[in-house]
Amino acid sequence: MTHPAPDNTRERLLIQAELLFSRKGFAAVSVREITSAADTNLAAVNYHFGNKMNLYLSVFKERWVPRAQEIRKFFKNFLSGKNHPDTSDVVRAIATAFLEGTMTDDEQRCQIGLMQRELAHPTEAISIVVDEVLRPMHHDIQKQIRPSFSKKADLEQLTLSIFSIISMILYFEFARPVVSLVMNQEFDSQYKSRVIDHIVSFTMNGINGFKEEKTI
Amino acid sequence: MTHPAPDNTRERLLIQAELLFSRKGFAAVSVREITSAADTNLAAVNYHFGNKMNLYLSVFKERWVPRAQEIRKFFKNFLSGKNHPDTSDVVRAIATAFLEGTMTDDEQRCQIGLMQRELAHPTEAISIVVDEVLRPMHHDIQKQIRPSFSKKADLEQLTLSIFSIISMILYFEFARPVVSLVMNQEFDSQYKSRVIDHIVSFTMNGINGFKEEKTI
DNA sequence: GTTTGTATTAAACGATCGTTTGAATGTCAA
DNA sequence: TTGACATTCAAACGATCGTTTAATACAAAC
Repeated sequence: MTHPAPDNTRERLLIQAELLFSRKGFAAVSVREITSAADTNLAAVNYHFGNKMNLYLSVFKERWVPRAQEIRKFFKNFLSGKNHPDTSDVVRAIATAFLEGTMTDDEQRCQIGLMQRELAHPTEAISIVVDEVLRPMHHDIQKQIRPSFSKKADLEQLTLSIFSIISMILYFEFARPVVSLVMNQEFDSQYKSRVIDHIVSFTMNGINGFKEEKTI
Repeated sequence: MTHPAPDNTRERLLIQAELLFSRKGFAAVSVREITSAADTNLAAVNYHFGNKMNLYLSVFKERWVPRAQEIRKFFKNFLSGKNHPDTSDVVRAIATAFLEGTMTDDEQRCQIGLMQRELAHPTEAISIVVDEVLRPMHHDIQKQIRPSFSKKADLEQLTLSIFSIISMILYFEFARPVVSLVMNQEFDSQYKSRVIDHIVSFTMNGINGFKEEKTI
């Protein structure tokens, strides 16, 4: 067989690299740190991925995107039960998919951390983030939420509203240590579900407010 | 005179360091990069600030905090005209102070970029950010906006609402390149004021929604 | 003019960075 | 057993990192 068997080392490298990159960012993580965490040799990164940046991109291609697709799937399944989901259903679906989906807490932090860092300081991976996830999800959400909006002129308002929802989700996850610090409350699962409730209520009111403004 | 004259090199270092740190983060910027941008010698950082981290902290102490205080001042002045500002006034004051205050566009990006990076990856500077700005501003906002809330039980909801406002402001500024990319629209001043309008409307509806929920 | 102290400079320090090398493994097919 | 190939490993590469040093330039004080 010319093709290699499913490679254990390669997988361990991806896992540890993802974790470290999401916590510290690309520049702050060394190859030695990754290979040490993956319990393998220094040269393993260059053997399996060519170089450090390619490892970073592979993390997005082989781990980040698949999980993002699970988030999308969760979002769709969440709404599949209802044939006419209202705005609050959609928003709750988004928030829950991101913050309480099928992922563990560490996986969520990892996923959102990597996304946030790419939004803040784009590398080549930004095209993956935007093309494979942001645009499609934006389209999904738009499609689901649009009935709550009346006029065509509201399209920009709709887009901005979606960004607002995303921003809250990312912020509560990303700035978690500081949010806990300011609110003097630890970020446990119970608190997380309260955050989700808040985002849903806050957003729903916001969007319904727009609707009332236009129709009344 | 024993005290040195107002030091030009020191000031140039602070300015360039602030700019580079806000764009790339602490780890991704080298001392040589800073001293080169400040048009001075490599050893200048260690002479004037001791080491790289101390330069980073000095950026927060000597440039970030003073500008944050100007933002706070702007926020207060914005509301000083009205003796009974309503919710939308307060929210507009926050958004305007952050996004259209007395600072230039570059200064805003700088200021918010540094803050975002500290929220995401706290260093020693996080105590400065929280103690000198986040807590006091949070208190200011709470004081101004509280009349819109009725029961004591809503205090957490109020706090979460403030976080939501901050999150939107930070997101639209921080993820500016991606927002432009997804919305296919450049982030000019006209667009920025539309974003402010959106945040104000969105937030006001959200908070008023809470009020209606509780009182009706 | 000499002294004193600050500021700047070129050069080098050891450490760590990403990457490369070549030999030593292990694993199958022939 | 042999050969071919994939994988791992220790070691080293040149480059760059933050930091230090010693020499120099410069100004004001005496």
